[in-house]
Amino acid sequence: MDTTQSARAEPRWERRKEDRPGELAAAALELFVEKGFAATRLEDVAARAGVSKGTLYLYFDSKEALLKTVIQSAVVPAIVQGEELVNQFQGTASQLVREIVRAWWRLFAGTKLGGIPKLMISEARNFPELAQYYHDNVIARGKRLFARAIQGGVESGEFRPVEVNYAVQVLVGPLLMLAIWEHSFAACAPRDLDPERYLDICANLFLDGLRTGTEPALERAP
Amino acid sequence: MDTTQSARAEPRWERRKEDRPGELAAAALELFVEKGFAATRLEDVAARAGVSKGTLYLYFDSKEALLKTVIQSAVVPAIVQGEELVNQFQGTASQLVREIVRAWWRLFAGTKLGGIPKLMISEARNFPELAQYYHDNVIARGKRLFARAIQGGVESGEFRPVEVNYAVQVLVGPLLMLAIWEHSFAACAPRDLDPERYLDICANLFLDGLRTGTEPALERAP
Amino acid sequence: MDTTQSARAEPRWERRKEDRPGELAAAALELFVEKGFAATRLEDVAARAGVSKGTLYLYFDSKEALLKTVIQSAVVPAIVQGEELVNQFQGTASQLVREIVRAWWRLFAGTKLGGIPKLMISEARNFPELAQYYHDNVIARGKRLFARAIQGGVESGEFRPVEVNYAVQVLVGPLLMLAIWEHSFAACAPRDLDPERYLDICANLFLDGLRTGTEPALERAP
Amino acid sequence: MDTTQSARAEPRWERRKEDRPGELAAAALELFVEKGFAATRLEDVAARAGVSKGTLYLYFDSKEALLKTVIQSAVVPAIVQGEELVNQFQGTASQLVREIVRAWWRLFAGTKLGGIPKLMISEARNFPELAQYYHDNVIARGKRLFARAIQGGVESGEFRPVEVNYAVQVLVGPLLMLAIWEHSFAACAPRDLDPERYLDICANLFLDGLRTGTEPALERAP
DNA sequence: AATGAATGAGTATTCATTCAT
DNA sequence: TATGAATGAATACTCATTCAT
Repeated sequence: MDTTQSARAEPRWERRKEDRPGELAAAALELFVEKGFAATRLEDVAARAGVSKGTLYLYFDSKEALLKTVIQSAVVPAIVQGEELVNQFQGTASQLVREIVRAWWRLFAGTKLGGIPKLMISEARNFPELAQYYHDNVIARGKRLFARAIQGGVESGEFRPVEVNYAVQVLVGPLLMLAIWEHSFAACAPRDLDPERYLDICANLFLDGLRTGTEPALERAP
Repeated sequence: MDTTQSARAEPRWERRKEDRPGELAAAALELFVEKGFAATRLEDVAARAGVSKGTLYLYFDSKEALLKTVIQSAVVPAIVQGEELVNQFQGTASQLVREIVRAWWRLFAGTKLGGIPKLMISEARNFPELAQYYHDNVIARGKRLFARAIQGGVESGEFRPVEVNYAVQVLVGPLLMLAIWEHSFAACAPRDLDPERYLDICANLFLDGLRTGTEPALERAP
Repeated sequence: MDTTQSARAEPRWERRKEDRPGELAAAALELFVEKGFAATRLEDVAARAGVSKGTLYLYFDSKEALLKTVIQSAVVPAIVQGEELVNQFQGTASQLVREIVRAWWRLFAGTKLGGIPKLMISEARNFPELAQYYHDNVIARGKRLFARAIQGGVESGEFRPVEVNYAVQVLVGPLLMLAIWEHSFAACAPRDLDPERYLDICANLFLDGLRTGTEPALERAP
Repeated sequence: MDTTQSARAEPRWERRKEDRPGELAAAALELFVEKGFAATRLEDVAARAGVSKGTLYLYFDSKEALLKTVIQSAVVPAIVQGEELVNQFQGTASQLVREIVRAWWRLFAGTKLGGIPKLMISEARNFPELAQYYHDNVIARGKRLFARAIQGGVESGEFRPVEVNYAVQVLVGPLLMLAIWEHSFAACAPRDLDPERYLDICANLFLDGLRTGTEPALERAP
């Protein structure tokens, strides 16, 4: 009988309702990154997720709650993966630094989460609580990964002694700027750098600067 | 006699045709940096400049025009100063790199213009024309300054051969992140770095990485 | 019991997707006619239609779009009816002229559309496109109806030869002034004319002036 | 000495300051007619009169006072002239009717006052007091002129008996519509009538309809 | 659960009016 | 007198949020 058939007209692999919150969060992230929080209309978020405006409110209490959820749920799994990777790593400090850089791209900046740094930078002062959360759970933990690697290298004699906090920042800056660029000026300026190559060069130059057997450049002349 | 004084009770307003635009632009810049363009209320801009809402429209056609003016008028003078400094510089490539880094802070990032990178990053995709302008007149020109210094060092044998575009980016990334940080997370995270010291370290590590007489680190092992 | 009643306290609003546009357009027409376009507040339009300000924007893009819709949707049906009436008419030219005059009142000027001439006259120069539309689709077509009737009378010998364009204008002028008066000075001046009677007299005097068997009055004496 | 000359550099026929109110009123009239009261900006009025915004307030208390002055000062002189003309007239009733029609054009509708009917129609309901004034001092008096002429013709046997109030309206309607048209649709529709010729035809058709020796057309057939 | 019509507080913008110069 | 900078109330329009369906 075709009764059956018409009842089953919809394909088996239809979007499951359980994914709604995830789909909404994904749409919201995209738009928040692109336009910023204030300039994003919830109607557009809903439309991009293929639902109606009201449906958003079945899953999120408010626009601000949506932002918080988007950030909090997206970001911790990535950092956890990074931490596991470092914990399990066997190898030299240089290798570890390279590994973290690559993982940062593979697991975070090169994925759909890549816009989060731009988003958080833009909105940090408007949502101090969220900024605090992000700082404590992402930034601080992320820096700690790099710091451990560098510290290890210094202790093993692979790197010359450096102030680790500063060094981390010097390494992380170019990485973050890559992620930020992709979600800001990339649209209007033809990219002249290849990301993977750029990441290698970041790591190389940085490691060259740290290598033992070289004397540090003379600091500021009087 | 205070008759005179009370007769001269302070006027309801003053005519300040000359100063108003600058005051308004300064107030707007602060708030745009702090809250972002969309989340900034013109009424707040006016209030911070000590005038009424309507006064804004005597000097700027619209909120968007205000943004454009703020960016365009603030930023070119700084870059021009930077270019002059480089043109007149006498010294080694390393010294020049250090000089540009310091000037970047002194003339730009360390002043009230320091929030502009954050602002432009946040709004680039919402105002592509302005982003293009900023890219062509600030970013590209700024990078060119660094590129000339590095290229000079390579040619004189002071630095080992590098891909200049990439190297510039590696140097500039940590600088920009400093400026961005000041206007985003600095409020919620106790700063653990001293800017001047940080800038020196950036330059040093970078220059150490470029020095001749060292072999570059092995690129990614298989 | 009133439990039921209080449980069913009237809802904060009703969904009336079908009817809203018409109700809003009707309210807008009334107010545009009464106060003119610029002096009409959309909030008042909404209030008169019993909805909130925002609801207007669910159905109309802007105040100007509302005006256009109001005019365009109201006016063409009326003119079409008039055209059908003329096409189907059987009788003398005089009878047809009388019939058109009466229909003009019955279908247009005597209804809620009666304020449109005043409104269009007031706003024609502010909305040239709309004025063009109105001219082409209402004024020109309306005049053509009268022109055909008069031309027919001339050709059949019922009327003496006249310049039809001028004659139409002479007939139409007093009619329009009636409609305009009702929506301008009527409020402040006690009406001393009965509309139906006035229309008859318009037609009679006009037809008397056109009758054959009389010589035209001498044109301007030197 | 050329001191004298340069002191007297300005031409003798320079605009006299005593005319300021008149110049402002003239500019206001033009703009009120063109755009309507609400849509006219006082800044534009001032600009058209060649003065600054503030100067307006030296001569008029408010925008509304400007409107009142414009109407009241412009219109009474014209009607007075019309009344004198009628009082002094020697001739037949038909001649008088023609004379009034021509005078109406010459002294009023064909001058810069020609836009006043449109303006008053548009604003009558927004300014009931002014409308009352206009009605009593212009409309009523103007109609009385025509009424006296027609009444005279009836009494002398030159016209057949008619209801004078209605007849006046029938004559005046086409005239007013001419004036109104010039300030509304004329811009968007190529004029197909010559004003002077049109006025003659108005008078002729009207007088033909009133002539004695003809029987009135049968009123509405059953 | 889902929808989208309806709401109303909020914001950019305009402009009549005031007043320091 | 004359100016035009400054004001602030008014209004078109937007959009997060609610709720009848």
